[in-house]
Amino acid sequence: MAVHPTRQRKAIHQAIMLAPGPLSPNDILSLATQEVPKLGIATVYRTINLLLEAGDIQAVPINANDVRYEPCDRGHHHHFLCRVCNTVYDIKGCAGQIAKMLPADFEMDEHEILIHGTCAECKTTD
Amino acid sequence: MAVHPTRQRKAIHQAIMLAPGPLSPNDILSLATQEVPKLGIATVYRTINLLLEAGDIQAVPINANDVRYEPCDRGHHHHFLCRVCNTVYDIKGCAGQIAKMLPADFEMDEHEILIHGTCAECKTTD
DNA sequence: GTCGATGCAAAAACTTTGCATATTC
DNA sequence: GAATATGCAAAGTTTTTGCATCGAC
Repeated sequence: MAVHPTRQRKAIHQAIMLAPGPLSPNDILSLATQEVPKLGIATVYRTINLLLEAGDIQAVPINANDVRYEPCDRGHHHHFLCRVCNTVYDIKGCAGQIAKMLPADFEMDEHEILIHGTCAECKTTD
Repeated sequence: MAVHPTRQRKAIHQAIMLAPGPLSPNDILSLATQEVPKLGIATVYRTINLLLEAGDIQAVPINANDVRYEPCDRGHHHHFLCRVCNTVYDIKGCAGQIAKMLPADFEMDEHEILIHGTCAECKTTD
């Protein structure tokens, strides 16, 4: 972690790093509060912004009013949003051929894929 | 347009339908205001929600605090966000093989691809 | 002891809602 | 004239900021 590590920041950083998929600011607050009970949401947002600037984490836009954050060091992967439990899972692998979709003279830096559906757990529980 | 068409709603609907790509609520207000000068942002949001419920338009999450809306009837396509001008373009075509990325027992309903990069216009203007 | 980080509360930004007026048929 | 839609302003949310206090070296 490039930013000066305090107790709060460590807890926030750790929550994001240990999560199986991207977390919302509130998810992060809930998790990090277990470690630092008096943690405030302002510190969560400030730390998110620091980690974004430092390039440690990135935003994953999921929906209107639903952004989640994940570490940048997980390698190339994509996301799956379960309609039922609203969890976002990381998905390994990648459909190739993305750059081929572009019109002439458009230059691709990166791409994100978000798959919507029902996760294994919710599929068996319904 | 399934919802009762008023002057305001027509202007909002038309702005979304005629746009080359998804628009933010503010984009929509700016465009529709040319037709209905006293249009308020509340009517824009109310109409967006009506059109969403009616299934005429859908949300396209682009970033933290950046959702845009587009017609549902444009067929399957994806999006390109230009880092420079911040415009979102529709991209025709689709990388196949998406469902193959899923873990066992995950069920896919749909998928979205967002490509980041530089559009043709911004590439030549820099 | 200095410097930066935190928590709280206030402010800003974005979205929704209430309500009196305006519009449409 | 009844019923619905609108604009404005107020209320909710979410995110950011100011500031006095706290904590780390």
